[in-house]
Amino acid sequence: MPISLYNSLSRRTEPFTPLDPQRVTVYLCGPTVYNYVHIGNARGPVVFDVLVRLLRRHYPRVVYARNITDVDDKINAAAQAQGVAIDLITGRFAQAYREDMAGLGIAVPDIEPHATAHIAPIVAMIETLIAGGHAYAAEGHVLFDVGSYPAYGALSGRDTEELIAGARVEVAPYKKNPADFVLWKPSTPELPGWHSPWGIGRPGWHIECSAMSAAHLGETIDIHAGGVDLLFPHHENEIAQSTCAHGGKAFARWWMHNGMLTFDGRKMSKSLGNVLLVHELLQQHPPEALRLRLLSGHYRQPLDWSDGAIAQAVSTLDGWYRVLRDLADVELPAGTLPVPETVEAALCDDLNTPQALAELSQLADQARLEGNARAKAALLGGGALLGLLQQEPEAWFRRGENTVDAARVEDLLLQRRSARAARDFARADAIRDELTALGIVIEDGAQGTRWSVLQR
RNA sequence: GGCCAGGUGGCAGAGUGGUCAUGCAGCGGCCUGCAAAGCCGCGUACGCCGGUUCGAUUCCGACCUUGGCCUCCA
Repeated sequence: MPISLYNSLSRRTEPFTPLDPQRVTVYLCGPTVYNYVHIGNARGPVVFDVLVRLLRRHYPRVVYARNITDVDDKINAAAQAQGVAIDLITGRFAQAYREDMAGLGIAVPDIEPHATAHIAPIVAMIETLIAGGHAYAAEGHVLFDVGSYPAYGALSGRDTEELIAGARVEVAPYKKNPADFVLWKPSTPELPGWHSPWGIGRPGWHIECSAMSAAHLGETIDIHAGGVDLLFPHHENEIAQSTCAHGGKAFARWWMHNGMLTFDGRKMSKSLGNVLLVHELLQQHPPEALRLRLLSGHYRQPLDWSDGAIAQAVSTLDGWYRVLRDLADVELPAGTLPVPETVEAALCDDLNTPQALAELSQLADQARLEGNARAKAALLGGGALLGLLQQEPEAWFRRGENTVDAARVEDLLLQRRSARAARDFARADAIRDELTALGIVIEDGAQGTRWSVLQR
């Protein structure tokens, strides 16, 4: 089944064809590690995790890189504010990031390059740009010369003159052109710095991604992904740097951008202060519900975050896991799980995850109705492609069980069973009320009574 | 001001020139000691105004409106 993906560069959905089907390359702009990430930051990683899962089904080898930016002025500021070493900050939050992403069911990328481990290729790339007349040194800085690259602005649909006219920032006096951006900047002794032909300094943000992408994936990659807020200037600058440093070779063949997560109707961002940290949400809600919510809208659309939306996701998962729990004794066929065509077709259509989830609901209905191994495997296989439904149903229903005295629950259920057998329904209902007070929900079924921990 | 996306039933959210999204919630019925779950059934949704068309939520134009980018940002 062919994959079609919307390409921000051409502004249309195109059949996806990798440069080398034996090695499909994907790069996602990762976090700057100076704090915990918020749930908006997790949308791209979740969405493109699904993309990579899909690609892996179609191609024997997919190399997926998601970087860690561990040199940045915000990191420096955080370290100074907290009075600790910079690498303490970056180490701590890079680890927190990995944990948060794992919590959301995101597979570990093949490569997780760190900017500070790529200073040599960054410097080399800057030297190449200077040699090619695309960059210049000025007052300890090295700047990219936007005027040297006529195609600048192709991705974001802007032209250089427009950028100058619309510039809202103060222009540094050493810039030839107001749109020129920093490749390298000087460091003072208390700031992180590396030796370079332009003195001790540190790289600018944009050049890191260009250099790391080239170092691990090659000069031309298949897909470069990130949030739409990075489209300009970050991705525009990456294109300029990489194209100019690689003799005009295309940098990324597909550019994919996920829409913003909104909260209170506005983009969730640290500068607006309306953020919800993944770290905390993972404590407050079933992680899988967070993932489901992030996949419940099309990745290019804005998605609003709210408690109600999370509650809906929890209810949906309740229904699906209920089906799987009822089929707990149905043996799966041997081998890998089949992926239902309907789910795959939805994802092949520019990663239409809402459609894929609708199909998953159909599969759940079928599994409930048919109750056989084939239907169960289809539901699980469809879920697997989306990174959902992979835990034991009992684990889903009894999450948070450590706060519950399971032995006491079982004891009460036994008492209730006796009461019901004696047709003492008043007593039985009293016991159920007692269980409800303990946060336990019960269901009488043909096979006996089940219990679940009440939804958080 | 420039560039770019949206406005779909109570909520979430796809999609399409002409019988159906889907989910959550709700309502009625069946089932159940009662619940829950399940099953059956139920909702005159597509911002506004024009245009094209036999027919538009879907195409075109204007308008209103929300948001994103133009500055660090996923």
